[in-house]
Amino acid sequence: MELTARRRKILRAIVEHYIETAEPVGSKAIAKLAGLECSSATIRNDMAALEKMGYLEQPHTSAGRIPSSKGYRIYVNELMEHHKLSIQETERMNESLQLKMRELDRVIDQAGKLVSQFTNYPAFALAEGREQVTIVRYDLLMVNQTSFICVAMTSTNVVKNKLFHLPTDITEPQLQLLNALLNTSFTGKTLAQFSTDLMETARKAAGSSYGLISLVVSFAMDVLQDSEHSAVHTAGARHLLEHPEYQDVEKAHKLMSYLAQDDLGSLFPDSGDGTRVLIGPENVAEELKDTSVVLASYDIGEGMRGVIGVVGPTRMDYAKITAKLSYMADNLSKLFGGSAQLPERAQPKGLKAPEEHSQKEEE
Amino acid sequence: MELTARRRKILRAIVEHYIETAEPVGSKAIAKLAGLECSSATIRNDMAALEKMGYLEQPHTSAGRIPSSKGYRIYVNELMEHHKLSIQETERMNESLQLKMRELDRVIDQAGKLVSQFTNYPAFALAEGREQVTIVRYDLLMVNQTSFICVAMTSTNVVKNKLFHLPTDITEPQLQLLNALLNTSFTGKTLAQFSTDLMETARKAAGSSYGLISLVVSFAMDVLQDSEHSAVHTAGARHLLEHPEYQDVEKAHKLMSYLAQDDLGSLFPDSGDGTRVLIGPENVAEELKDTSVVLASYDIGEGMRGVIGVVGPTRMDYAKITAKLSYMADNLSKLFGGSAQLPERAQPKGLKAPEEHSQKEEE
DNA sequence: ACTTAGCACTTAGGATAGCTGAGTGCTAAA
DNA sequence: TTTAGCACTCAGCTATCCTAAGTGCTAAGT
Repeated sequence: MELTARRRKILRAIVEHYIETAEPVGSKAIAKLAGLECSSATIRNDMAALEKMGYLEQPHTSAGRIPSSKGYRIYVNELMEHHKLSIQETERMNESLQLKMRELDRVIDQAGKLVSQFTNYPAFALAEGREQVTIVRYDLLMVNQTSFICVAMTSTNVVKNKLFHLPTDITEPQLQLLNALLNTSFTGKTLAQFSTDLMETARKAAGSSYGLISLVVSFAMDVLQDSEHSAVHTAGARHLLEHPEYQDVEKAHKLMSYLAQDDLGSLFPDSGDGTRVLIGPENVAEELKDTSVVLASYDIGEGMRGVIGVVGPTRMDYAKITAKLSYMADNLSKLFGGSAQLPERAQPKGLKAPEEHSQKEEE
Repeated sequence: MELTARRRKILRAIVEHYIETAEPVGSKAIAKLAGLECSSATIRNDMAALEKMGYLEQPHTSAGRIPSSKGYRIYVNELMEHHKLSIQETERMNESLQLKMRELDRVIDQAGKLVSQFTNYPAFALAEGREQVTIVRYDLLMVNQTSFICVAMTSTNVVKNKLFHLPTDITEPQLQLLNALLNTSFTGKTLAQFSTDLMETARKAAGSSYGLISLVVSFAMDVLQDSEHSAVHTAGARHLLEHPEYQDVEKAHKLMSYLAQDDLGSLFPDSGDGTRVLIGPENVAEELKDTSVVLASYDIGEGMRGVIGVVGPTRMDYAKITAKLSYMADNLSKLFGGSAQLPERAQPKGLKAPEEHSQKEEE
């Protein structure tokens, strides 16, 4: 049975009406809508056909129809008109992205919060491809005889540091030797490339400073591990309660608990550029079988990609959400500027900086 | 009307029974309880008296009694028996605190999450007294002609850094001059002490490097600001839904939204050492008038204190919660070890470190 | 062959009434 | 002062009815 133009129109109208009202849609309501010049009886026939084809469902005999996940799918793929964001919306989003930002993790966390805030759905944010990160530079700074700071800069231009306290004294020359050794042997290696072999080589070169070097290397590995550990940041789970499908506390609680786990990162397939929609049973996780997920990804640079997304009932305003997410993702891409450097507000506040030095800065 | 021993016993029994079951407690249920050798009629009389005194309330004529906030108060102050944590509980908590920890903010965040996890209530964590933090040391590291890293160490031994990119070239001597200037003029100052006067002095001393210095100073101020900005970390709001008093979605959502704001820090009075309980209307915030808050604070060192706490219905297991919180706070105190240094797992994982250097380390 | 009007049929969910049982307050006796 | 007994109250459960929205089908119209 082919999908006539009218039936497509009807299906679209039903989906949009249902998205708005959350109530099963009857034939009369559709008939009254502009653009459709036929009676409710005609609509009824078409609705019956659409149901037979699997695009609609009927909660019970005497109720209207609601879209099935197949119905939502065709809506998203073919029927949906792309939403244009209003100027206010884009302005609000732009403003929020002007925030003072520092570490990669904080940016990602913040991105999740903003997405949730702008969509009124629970949101999550994560970064992928972190296994490629290496350390490109070490600096050791002497603090006093028994302590020093190690500063390590990663290939993503993130700089991390750590203060070390030692039980024995160290000297400046010792530290310099160590520094040189680190920079020659332990740069440009991914976490996977740190091996016992590497340590053997280092042991020979370092001699008596071996203990020291293993401390620092262990820190370096922590930095990489930290960077690799792609935690998922979730935010705004409470927004679930705003939607009628989660008036059931039990249901809401289940989903919230699921979202609170932190190993959901693997669940969402990489969406390339642009947005992706996973409707109900298209989700692999059992817990998400009757929810939808909308994803967008953006370029962080240095082989890494960020992913932002929202979770909600299948009855979701896909048009609006995809528009918002993709706008957000675009801006995040711009924010990262292709060079893996995190932009930051340049002007010092409180004291004024001379013009000629106001500049992009990173941490 | 004085509070006889029996009435105290009855009150305590009612509170504990209600805490457990969340249902109004009747005279018969109490009479059956061990330790009370009298009939339900006697209990009824006493209950009526306790109600008149304001310790109990009656939801409606033919129901049992529930404790009023005054009732909870006297329970917490005088009647409650202090809960002893089981070995499993303390072990679980100890284990969780062994986590690899880095920055102060992360520790605090993590503390909040753990508290929520162990109590099954929404929890929050924050740090107080951050206005006293100063920068004790600067190091500038040249990366190339147009960029350098600034490393700043605070009085709380937190080390922060930032990568600067400049539009013009700089030289090593320039950087060293700058470095010296920073360390003489801009150390030991709280954020409030950074002033335009200070900048004037610096301008004279720095000469042509003034632009540069203002960039770095602005970073230093950001660090202090960041440190001062005592964000409240909240976690586990979803746990509200587990309690019968929040089966009402509207109510749960309201409270969750309130907890999601980030300016609740000021709401909770400093509790000195030990724990503090705020019952229902004792809370200043309108939104918390029918919830209780349990707080514990711990020493971070350097004039800072951390606060952890949970929020929940007034019907809360105060004995258990205060026990858990105070145990947690004690351990956090120990963790910070009085010297404002964040301990961290000493053993590198993957590569073994020699014994003689395994040591406390901080960032 | 498609569309439409009419009509009988279905059913969720709201309103109403009645019932039950837990719990109370009061009285009077121990 | 305590206790037994008893009449009274009332939330909340159950059963029943009713309504309104929506359907599917049939038959007539285009």
